[in-house]
Amino acid sequence: MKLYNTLTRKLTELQPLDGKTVRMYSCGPTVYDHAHIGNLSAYVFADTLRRAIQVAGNFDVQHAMNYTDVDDKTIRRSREEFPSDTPHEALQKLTGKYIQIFNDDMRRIGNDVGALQFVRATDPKVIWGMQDLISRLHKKGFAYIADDGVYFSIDAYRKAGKTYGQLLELNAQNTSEARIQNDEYDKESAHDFALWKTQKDGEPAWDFTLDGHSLKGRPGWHIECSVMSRQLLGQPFDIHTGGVDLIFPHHENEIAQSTALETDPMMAHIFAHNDHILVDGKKMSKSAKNFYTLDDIVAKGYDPLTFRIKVLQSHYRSQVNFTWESLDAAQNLLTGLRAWADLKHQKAAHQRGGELAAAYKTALSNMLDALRNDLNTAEALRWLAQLADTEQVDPEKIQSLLNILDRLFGLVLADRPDITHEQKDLIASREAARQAKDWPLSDKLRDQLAGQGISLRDTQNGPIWSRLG
RNA sequence: GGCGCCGUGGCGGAGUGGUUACGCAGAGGUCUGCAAAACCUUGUACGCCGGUUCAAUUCCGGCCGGUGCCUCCA
Repeated sequence: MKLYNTLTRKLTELQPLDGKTVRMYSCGPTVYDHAHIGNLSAYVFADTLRRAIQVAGNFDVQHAMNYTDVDDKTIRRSREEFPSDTPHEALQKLTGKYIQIFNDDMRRIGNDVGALQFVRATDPKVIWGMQDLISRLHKKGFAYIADDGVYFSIDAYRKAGKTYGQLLELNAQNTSEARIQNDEYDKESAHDFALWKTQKDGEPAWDFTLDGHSLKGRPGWHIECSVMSRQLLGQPFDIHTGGVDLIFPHHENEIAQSTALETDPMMAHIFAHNDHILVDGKKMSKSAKNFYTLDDIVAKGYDPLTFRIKVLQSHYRSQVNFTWESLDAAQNLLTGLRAWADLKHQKAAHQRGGELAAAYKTALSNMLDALRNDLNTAEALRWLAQLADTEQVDPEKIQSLLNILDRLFGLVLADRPDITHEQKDLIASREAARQAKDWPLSDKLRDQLAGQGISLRDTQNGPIWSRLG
């Protein structure tokens, strides 16, 4: 299986570093608000990548994701929403609430939450791990204490013969004016970043003593992922995922922290980044009024899995243009796939013999090839759409095929229930009326079924039902 | 200013140096009690200008447009 590696800007063959299990870390949400569809698309990518590695790549996967549950935004919102609580309690309440909402969103868009190991940045073990790493970095001269916290010294890192700029080369020419002129912090160098921030008024804080200084405060953003990934997966691990916005500085800084004290310069073998969603061709922003959450999509009557299809219909490394019209297309495709899956319940649609079974085999093999090719989900979905564009299914083979498709795409096609006996009786009665050429009764029964969300079409083998919408 | 990515038919969106992507929507037809589905047919697609080539949407250069990163945003 090949995957584009931001580190090398090349397609890289995926081989588990330990020979059997692909260890994967996905930068998770900052849990201070509802995730927007851009956030969610990143998690559809991570989820689909894991599925592809397991099913198409045939490797075991250990997949970890963090919740960033302490930072400026979570703290600010927690004080707004829970002003009468202590800072720690308020933070707990806020982040607990949004973790719940996030997990619900994940499930609704078909991401397998159960396949993920989650960890919170404020987990005591993580806090301890961060303090330990900061202490060791400080001891070796990679960190220094300033007025408002502890900073990582990029200069020291470079002097140790290490490369800062593995993902994005930084130099005087491409450093923004704002950054150079930013002397708000007591930093030795413009690119140095905070490992630890000392407490400000009303902020939750953890005790921390470093080199005799009492530095009660909270962790910086980047150190969280360095410690969590290592605690859960070890180092180096195989794949680090995230949105393109995280390439710099977040992932660059993670690499620096994680490798400063190591002889191995590698934090993760492959960094895989998904590009952003555009809405009507524009960057999504609240001020442009093109900013959506999953609830907005559901409120317009779309199935959440429609969004998943929409994301999978394009390549993860290209900008997806989200439009309501394209979501309509995705919804219709989803309805079609479900109607196809429902054919397994209907004798009128069954076709035995090797023809369909062979087609299943070919289509599946094409899908797996597409996914092995840098996760070309658009290509894979094309084969799926073609496969499902039929009135017939092989009753012997369809279920196992649906099971595999669900493992691959998460579109929940495999366990769709049959219609009720009452509905089947209605269909039979209507067919009898139709045979008797009693068109008024026949149409009345058809309308009755339509009222229950069941539409019928008459074929040479008898009526076939499908669910509306 | 620096470093990138992208520009494909009504919409979305793959891909390729010379042959139909695909999905959705549209038009005409066959079929049908009606309907739906199915099937058949159909729409001068590759931002603009040059260059390389027997041949470019596909490679190269320029231009125009979109978009991203360059301090905490997926």
